[in-house]
Amino acid sequence: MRLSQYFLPILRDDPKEAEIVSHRLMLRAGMIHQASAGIYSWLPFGHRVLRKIEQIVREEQDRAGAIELLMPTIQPADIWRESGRYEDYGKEMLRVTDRHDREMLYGPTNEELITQIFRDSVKSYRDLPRNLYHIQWKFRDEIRPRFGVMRGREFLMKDAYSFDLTAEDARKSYNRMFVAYLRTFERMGLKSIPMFADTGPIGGDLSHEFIVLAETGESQVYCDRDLIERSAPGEDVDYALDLGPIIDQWTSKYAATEEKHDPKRFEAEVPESSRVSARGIEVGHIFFFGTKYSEPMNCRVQGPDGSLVAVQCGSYGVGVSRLPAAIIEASHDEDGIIWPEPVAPYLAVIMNLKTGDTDTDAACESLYSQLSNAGIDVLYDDTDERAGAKFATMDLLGIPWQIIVGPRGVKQGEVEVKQRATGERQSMTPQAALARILNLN
RNA sequence: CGGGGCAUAGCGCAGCCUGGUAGCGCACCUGCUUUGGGAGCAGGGGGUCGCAAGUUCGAAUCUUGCUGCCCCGACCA
Repeated sequence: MRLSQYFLPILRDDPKEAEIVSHRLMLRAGMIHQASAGIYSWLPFGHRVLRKIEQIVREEQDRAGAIELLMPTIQPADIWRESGRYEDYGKEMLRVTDRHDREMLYGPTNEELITQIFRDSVKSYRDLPRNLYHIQWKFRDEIRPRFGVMRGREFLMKDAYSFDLTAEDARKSYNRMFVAYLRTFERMGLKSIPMFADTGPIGGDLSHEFIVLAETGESQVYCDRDLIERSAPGEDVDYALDLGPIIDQWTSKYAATEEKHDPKRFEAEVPESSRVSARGIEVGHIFFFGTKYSEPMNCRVQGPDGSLVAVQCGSYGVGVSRLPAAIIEASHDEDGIIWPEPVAPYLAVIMNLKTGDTDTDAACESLYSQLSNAGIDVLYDDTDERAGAKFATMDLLGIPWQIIVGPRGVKQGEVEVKQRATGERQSMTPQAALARILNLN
């Protein structure tokens, strides 16, 4: 993409409404635009990040055996009456009526809808287990939306729903999502820690929140330092095997959010030097809730013995539209964003320090076409801004690799490659710069 | 929903107290000079002063009502 043809409304000053760093940087970098309180448009630069995150989530869900579908944003009220949640959900649920005065709602979550789909389609235990997920916009009319996309009213969420014959099997489904989440967040360059969590209004008796530590996090969390150093299971993890031992590794050490925190246990189980008390951002939440919806909604299958049994269910959420903000909170400096490569909107940017200079233009064009042809997401800053302004802008945008091309270097057959994260710069030939970027993958 | 605050050009703000028909910086457009860490000079475009009613010869400014947004709290991916 040529910057001169792109749509990237950068703000030089901090908008006054943005309190936390991710919100500020997302607005300044032209990633989002507010439509209303807690409701945002995703501008091209932000949209690319959202798509990359979505894709990582999708790949890891698929790897863990979940199957993608897509449910609507607008749901009929009657299935929520079946589950008993229509009244329970309160004002957080956005209720609407259609032209025939039928009661509808903008879905805050999809347990009812997926349960309806499942019960209408599956009658035999032989079709279990299944895990169905979608990535869809949700709406919760939060009392107070804040922090930009971190606590929006409309938000993009991946939610998966597992269906099993028995609670023991459901535990296995739960474990698969547990491992998938560890991998998902690690792939985005985040350190996430599963914490024993409150099940909240969704209910159930087994639940973990996946927390990313960040100073501006909304939750107070407590954990053993050991957990922070851990890395997720590799790509070769076999979801067909018993994942119990992996789960045990992660759950044997103390980790709890404020609601579930037990100071006495914390002090008893964790040596003082390993006690971490910090702020965290909830990026994922997994639940097992058994027959909470299958029972009232009559979602039953025939078991091997011919009897009808309510299916055992769990649900598994990832806050997709919150993740760009969480990543920025965890990865930025005073100059701007520092994107981890896997989620970066562009892997590299070519900075033409003197457009109009024949040799510089030619060097840039050559690099640009070679990188583009190689399938690299590359931005070409071909604007006629001054060098200083370009440096500041690119540091703000946080693209991992900057290829700096100026007339002085070009005369000596050199360009400069700067890594945004470290600030390290190296002069090299354009061919070497090209190789450097191509060899990243 | 309780408490606090804000609303004037794309962004950040002044003007309001003491009413006289709107201004600054950045951004944007034109020209010249500049050109490796947010350039300089000159010229220029852009605003129903959130909305509505009221007071007044006259309202961004005073009064009342409404709306939107932000911050603190309870709620949440």
